[in-house]
Amino acid sequence: MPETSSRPSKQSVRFIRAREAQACAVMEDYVEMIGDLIRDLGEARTADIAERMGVAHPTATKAITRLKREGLAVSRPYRGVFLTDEGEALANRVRARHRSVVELLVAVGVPRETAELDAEGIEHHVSDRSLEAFNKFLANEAKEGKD
Amino acid sequence: MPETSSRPSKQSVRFIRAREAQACAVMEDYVEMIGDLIRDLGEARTADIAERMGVAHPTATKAITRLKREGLAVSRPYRGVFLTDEGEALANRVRARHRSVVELLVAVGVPRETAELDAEGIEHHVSDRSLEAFNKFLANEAKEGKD
DNA sequence: ACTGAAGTATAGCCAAGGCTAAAAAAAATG
DNA sequence: CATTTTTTTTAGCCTTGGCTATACTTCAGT
Ligand SMILES: [Mn+2]
Ligand SMILES: [Mn+2]
Ligand SMILES: [Mn+2]
Ligand SMILES: [Mn+2]
Repeated sequence: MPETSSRPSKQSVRFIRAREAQACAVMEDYVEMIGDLIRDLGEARTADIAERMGVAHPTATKAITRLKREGLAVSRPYRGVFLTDEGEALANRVRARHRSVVELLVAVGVPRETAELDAEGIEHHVSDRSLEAFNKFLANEAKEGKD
Repeated sequence: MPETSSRPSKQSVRFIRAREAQACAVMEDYVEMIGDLIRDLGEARTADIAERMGVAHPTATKAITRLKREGLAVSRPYRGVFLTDEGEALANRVRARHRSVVELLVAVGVPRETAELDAEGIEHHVSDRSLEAFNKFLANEAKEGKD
């Protein structure tokens, strides 16, 4: 019997990849948000994180626990949350990608308001290769624009 | 005391919307897939659905149960799965959106291979307004291309 | 018609990510 | 400095969407 093809089908690879990306999405959003709060307010408090993420406080606390477990953040009881170097690096990458996604959407004709909304979910599925293409496209737009 | 602003912040709206979109993602993928299988093979069997989705059989069975609960599919024990009219309509909408997303990515310079992968996650966060913009952009491209 | 293989369903486990309600700590106020 | 208010944590619940192992049907080959 010739090894009845138990290799994953072409399609299944797509879905598996999308699920993996989704699994990182929450982490990415929290890290970016915590970075923003520290920049804007000097510190990231649980209540502010929860409010801006649109979740109840305990939900934010749980997410922060996961962040700490993953080595992206640190905090001591009843004190604010801070990013590790790794967390900071991730936050910066995620923030840059977020901006590129919004700009690309706008560049292809999506109203800015809508772009801001859709980008929040889209960003997590934009691979490095796609991001590279987005940035190239935007750079080109800018050049064309000023002639 | 002046009603201490318990309105959701501007940002939280984005995240809440993204979470809502994500909640539909699995349903959308299954419905599209079942439609494909019926078109390709004449029927959608649990094993094939699972294989193509890249999950274990019981996971597919559970998803199908949810689909039935939502009125998108029907099936009787040990028989294949079929889409309701509503499910069929959703499948068609989702399939069209999926294609537009892939084409847009390709149009802005993403390698086709990569576009196929990224689109699987991106599609679920593309609103009607964005989709409209994508299609307009693609139509324009096509026109420009043939001069 | 039997029987073994293939396909399907069920039971029961897990982690993530939501929630509310209650307890505990910190901060603000008189 | 005592008390009240705010903030944070903890406990405990739920659904989704993964999994494995086991039981049950259906189907095909002899
Ligand atoms: Mn996001
Ligand atoms: Mn973001
Ligand atoms: Mn998809
Ligand atoms: Mn799809």
